[in-house]
Amino acid sequence: MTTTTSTSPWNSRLRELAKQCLFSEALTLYRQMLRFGHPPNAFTFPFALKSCAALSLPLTGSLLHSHVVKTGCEPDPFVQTSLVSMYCKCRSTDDARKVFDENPHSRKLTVCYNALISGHASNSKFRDAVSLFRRMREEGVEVNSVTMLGLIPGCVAPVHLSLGMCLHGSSVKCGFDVDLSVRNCLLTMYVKCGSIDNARKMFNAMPEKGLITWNAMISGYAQNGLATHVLNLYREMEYCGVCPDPVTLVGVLSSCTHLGAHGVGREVERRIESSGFGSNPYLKNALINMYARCGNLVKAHAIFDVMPEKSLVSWTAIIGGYGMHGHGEIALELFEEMIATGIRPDKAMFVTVLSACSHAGLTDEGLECFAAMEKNYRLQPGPEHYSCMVDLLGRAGRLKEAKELIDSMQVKPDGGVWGALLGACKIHKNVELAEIAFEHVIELEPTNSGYYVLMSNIYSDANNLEGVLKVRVMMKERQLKKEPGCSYVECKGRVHVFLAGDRSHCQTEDIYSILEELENLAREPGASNENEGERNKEQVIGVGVHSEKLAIAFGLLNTEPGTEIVVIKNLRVCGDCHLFIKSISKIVDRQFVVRDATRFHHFRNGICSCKDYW
DNA sequence: ATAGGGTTAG
Repeated sequence: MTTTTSTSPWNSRLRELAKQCLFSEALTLYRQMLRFGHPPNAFTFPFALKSCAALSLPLTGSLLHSHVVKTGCEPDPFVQTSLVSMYCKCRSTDDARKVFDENPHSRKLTVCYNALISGHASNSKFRDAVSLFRRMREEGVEVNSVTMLGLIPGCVAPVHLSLGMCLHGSSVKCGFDVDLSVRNCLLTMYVKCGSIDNARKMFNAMPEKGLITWNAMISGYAQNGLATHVLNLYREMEYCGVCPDPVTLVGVLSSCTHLGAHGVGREVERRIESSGFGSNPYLKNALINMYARCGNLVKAHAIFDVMPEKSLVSWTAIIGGYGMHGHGEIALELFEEMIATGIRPDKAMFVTVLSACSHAGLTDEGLECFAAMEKNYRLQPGPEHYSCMVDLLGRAGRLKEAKELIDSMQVKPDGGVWGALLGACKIHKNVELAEIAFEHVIELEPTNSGYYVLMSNIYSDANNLEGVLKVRVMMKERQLKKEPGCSYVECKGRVHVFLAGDRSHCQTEDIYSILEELENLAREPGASNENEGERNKEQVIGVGVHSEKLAIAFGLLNTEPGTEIVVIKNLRVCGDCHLFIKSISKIVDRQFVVRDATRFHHFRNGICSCKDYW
């Protein structure tokens, strides 16, 4: 390789740009270099190729490859490795493999093997990555911790767990696990393989934790729906004096969304502002979601409105927010608006839109969207879309059509699809069809106790005691227990989890006396139907929180979803929680939502005791 | 002078 003196300053400039991640500028500089007659050399290509890789430009990349060949730089190991890496990052592992195989030099290089292994692992070719790793060891090429860092992230599903554990073992044996990155990587592997306990063990065993360690654990809990664990760990992190970054806060916000923890969410928002992360698009989307799901649609929409770049995820978040609170028309309007701005919806968006239609009873609109999905966007509906459609038709009482839709499905219906039909049969009291749906659903999800309970309630509504008994016996035989339903109420930054039959909350006495007071209120004239017998007695069926106020809703225990329920009157209740009754509620999808205010949590049996979670 | 790696939203 000859170094042209005139090329040298160009190379330095190129290196500077690549170092600062100004990749398109780097490529512009490369083009200028050619135009001014400075031939690229072995010190030029790694930076130019890296820029192609970062921008994922496969065509420019192969053009550069031809320049590499033309200038005779191909044998250079640095250039070879850069080529392999570039092709991998541009998703063409085959081309990377070709470069690798055609150059016997690179086959002796650890770095080149590392690039190829990581490239295969990150392009869902884990098996190939593993066989390359084996070959590397057979050929006596030195394995190092970077090799592990490329290979381990290929374990992305529970089927990879045992292999991942082997990799953990060999990392320890070779001493690679002293590297913090390798430990972080292993921790993430356990999370992705669904082994959250092992992830936590790993976390606890780490004497030195970096920000990424905390983030990996927090996101891990968040992805597995363990929202209260996320909030606990976040507090612990703050206690340890570790400063959160946007990745941390995205995980925390997604858990606030799950819990309806509006107050913690607002605290996180203040933190975002004070840390200068205000323009991070991930955080903005997470905030929109959090506010929308917590019922603060005004705030969610305000954030959405001022976003300079609204991505598909942003639109899905705001549309989903309106949809889940029963504002189907607004959801559809926004959907139209999004289409008009030229954003193409994806499958997840259609799930959101279809469920918005079904929550709001927009049956025809839902049917239209479903048809448009395949016709206009060439998106094959999956079982998740069919469950929305079955729900939509079922709620509208069109059970026959719902059943026909299932029979016409190209993909195999899953438990959710039959479960939606079963739910619709409950609403419309169709025992015969319910039995068919039940048979299918328990074949697909034999351990989901919710469906047994639903079927038992259908029999019970039809006064079919034999049926009730039959289902109860089935549950007993299969040793199924109904997981206790819980509700959460957030107050002053703390989340309280409520379980039935448990009086461990430090304010249990106060809470009971307040509930009793509220129950009495519910029986006041105009608010209840005392004469209609025990089944129709109004009880507390929901509670929700917004700002400092607590909303409590009353309804009939046998109220069917879709019926309006009314919160009786404003009552100020003394006590630490500053209880209020607020607003009008509407039952949406078996959840009770206070309009314009809050996420609602239901109390199935009127009074629940309460467990202090924190 | 140059190459390979770990955490993020619906």
